[in-house]
Amino acid sequence: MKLREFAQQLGLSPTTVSRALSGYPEVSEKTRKRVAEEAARLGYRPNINAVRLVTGRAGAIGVVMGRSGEFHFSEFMGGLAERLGAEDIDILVSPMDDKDPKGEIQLYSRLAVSGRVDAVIVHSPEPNDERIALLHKLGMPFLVHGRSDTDVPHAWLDIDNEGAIRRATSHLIDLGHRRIAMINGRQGRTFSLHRDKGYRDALQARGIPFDPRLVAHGNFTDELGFRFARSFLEQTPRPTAFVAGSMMTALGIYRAARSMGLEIGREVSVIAHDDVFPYLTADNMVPSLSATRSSMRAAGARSADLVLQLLAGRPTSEVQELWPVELILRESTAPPPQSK
Amino acid sequence: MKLREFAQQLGLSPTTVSRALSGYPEVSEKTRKRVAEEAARLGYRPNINAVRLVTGRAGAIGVVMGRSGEFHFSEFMGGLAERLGAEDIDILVSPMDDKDPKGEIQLYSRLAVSGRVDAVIVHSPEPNDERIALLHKLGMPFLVHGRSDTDVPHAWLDIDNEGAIRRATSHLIDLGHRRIAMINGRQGRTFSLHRDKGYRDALQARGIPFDPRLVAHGNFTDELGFRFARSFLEQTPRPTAFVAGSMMTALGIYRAARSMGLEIGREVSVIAHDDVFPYLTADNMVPSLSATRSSMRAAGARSADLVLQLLAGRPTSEVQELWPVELILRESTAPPPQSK
DNA sequence: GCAAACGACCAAACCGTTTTAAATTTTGCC
DNA sequence: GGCAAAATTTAAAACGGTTTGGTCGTTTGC
Repeated sequence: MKLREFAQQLGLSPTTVSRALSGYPEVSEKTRKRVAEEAARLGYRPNINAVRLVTGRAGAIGVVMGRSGEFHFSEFMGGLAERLGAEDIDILVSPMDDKDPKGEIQLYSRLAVSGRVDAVIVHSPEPNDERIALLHKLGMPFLVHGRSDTDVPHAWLDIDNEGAIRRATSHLIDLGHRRIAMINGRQGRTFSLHRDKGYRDALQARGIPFDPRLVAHGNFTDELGFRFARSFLEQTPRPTAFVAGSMMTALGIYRAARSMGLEIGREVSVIAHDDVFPYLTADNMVPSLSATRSSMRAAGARSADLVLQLLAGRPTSEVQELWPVELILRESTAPPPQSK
Repeated sequence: MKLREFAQQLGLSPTTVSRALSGYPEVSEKTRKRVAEEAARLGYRPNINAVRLVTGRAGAIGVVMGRSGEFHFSEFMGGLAERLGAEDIDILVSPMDDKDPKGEIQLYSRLAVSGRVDAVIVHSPEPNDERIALLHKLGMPFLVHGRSDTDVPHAWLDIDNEGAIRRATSHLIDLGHRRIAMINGRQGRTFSLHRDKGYRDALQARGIPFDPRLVAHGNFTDELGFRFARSFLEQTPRPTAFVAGSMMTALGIYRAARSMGLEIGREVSVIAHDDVFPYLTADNMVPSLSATRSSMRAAGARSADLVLQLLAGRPTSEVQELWPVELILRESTAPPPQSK
């Protein structure tokens, strides 16, 4: 049913009906109520594409999905969707070819120009991120999940990676560990740099020299966790503790330790960062995994809020949120063997 | 830039330009080329919302995302996006509240009526699925990822769950196992039923009685894998082998066995279904995990193809694809201890 | 040599809303 | 009761494309 027919049935003009439904003030309360009731009864809904054309709003926000193993992606999306569903705003997912860095910029560019979305969410930024510069230049509203060091102003939501890893590392030091290995995320990403800094600062604060041979970077996969942990554990003296970037990495470390006959929580301590997944929980691992924890789903939901605020006109400089991270100690951390 | 201005600059009518860009035949090859070149040079792109309004096509397909731990979701989406990105078709994600079954139908209904999408993908159907009936009734094109037993005609892409589990179970029987436990997916889903059937048929074919105490259903989480495996292993006589529905379930089973001092691949055999994730690979588990394997990402990509075919007018009854499943034997399966 | 068919292009109608500007009705006040 | 101001309602103009139904030469068929 079109607006025209619907209005005719009500004996009103399309204008009034449109206004009544959109909540404009210049329509009497009585008519508004009647219009709303009849709309529900007759099932009238404005054609979304006509609305989009005339208002210039897309009613959607864009998310770019990387190709390589993004298991936290669906949690973030879940949170986003949860909050956005109530607002009648769509989520539009675009794929990104990780292999072609040029393609990424083009993709964002297309997304911004095409008018399909009102705003974009940028993930895993780098300190000087090209995407951020581009979106700013194009005037497309965007929220960064993470942060960037660039001069370009940007709204962001990030967790305190530096503080989380500093505390995790400090805790291991407190327990008596001196050789602490770190398996971090992809090199170059801001969050990896922040974690590196937290790690180094914790060491430095206690006068423990930084050993580059104990640090590795890469995607969050069980395989890399295993390989890196394995190669670290083959060093002499071997590390007595690990700080790991993700749950998958932790799985790999557990395997590596086990494969070398080392008992986690006694001969090797592990702390990982847990984004909180319904399907893989730190508490259930054996031994249960000490972790810095921050819900990816909650971040997604909050990101939706922030994007909405951005679109409502709140200035970019005000939309910046840093979340503290919990440190939850479980069985995988203990004093190193020699100091027991 | 609008079509009008752009056409004027070229000295052509909007009609001709529109046709040239859309590839209609009634425009000379020479002009078409000129139009294409100038469009690229001047950066003209038709306003997508105007196109949507006038054509009535949304240029998007919808995917409904469940709330509970869908770690395969992002892989499927990745495949989908990969293929759809080239077609300039958007993917629209809607959240679903798992707790409210009524809400789900409403959601699909809204999606279909709202005109935001040209087609929908339905996941994890049930034998008599309400969503399928609804979409059929509303005349909204849709593809089911999985299958349904309903009379309602529907296009689908599914993997041969029954065959996969039959072969997995048969293989365990061949190795000498007699008490084989099965940790399946959520009760009521078609794929769970198919897997149950494969399991039972394999047992029956070899005259092994079916024992309901060896079968469990639930979400694919490590926690349920652990709990079920644990309770099965506490039975006497205990099962000597497991068939598991997912990688996460397998992780739980590994943990359970280990926690009881049982060695996987010697005292307990395990075969799981692997949807192929970049971040967690069966080959890298210790011991490496025997698995029935089928790529979720490939299924996503193919689903995109099929939806496109559906939209191009290919009849529903022709769009039905059943994929065979590989069985890959690794270290986690071996003859049971007593028969060694 | 002439009508019919064809190729290349165009003017105008239309898609279904929102919004501007103007018209109409109500209300408030003396 | 009359008049200006306020409160409602409306007609018509966008929004930016696609598509229908021509027009105007040029070929083609016989």
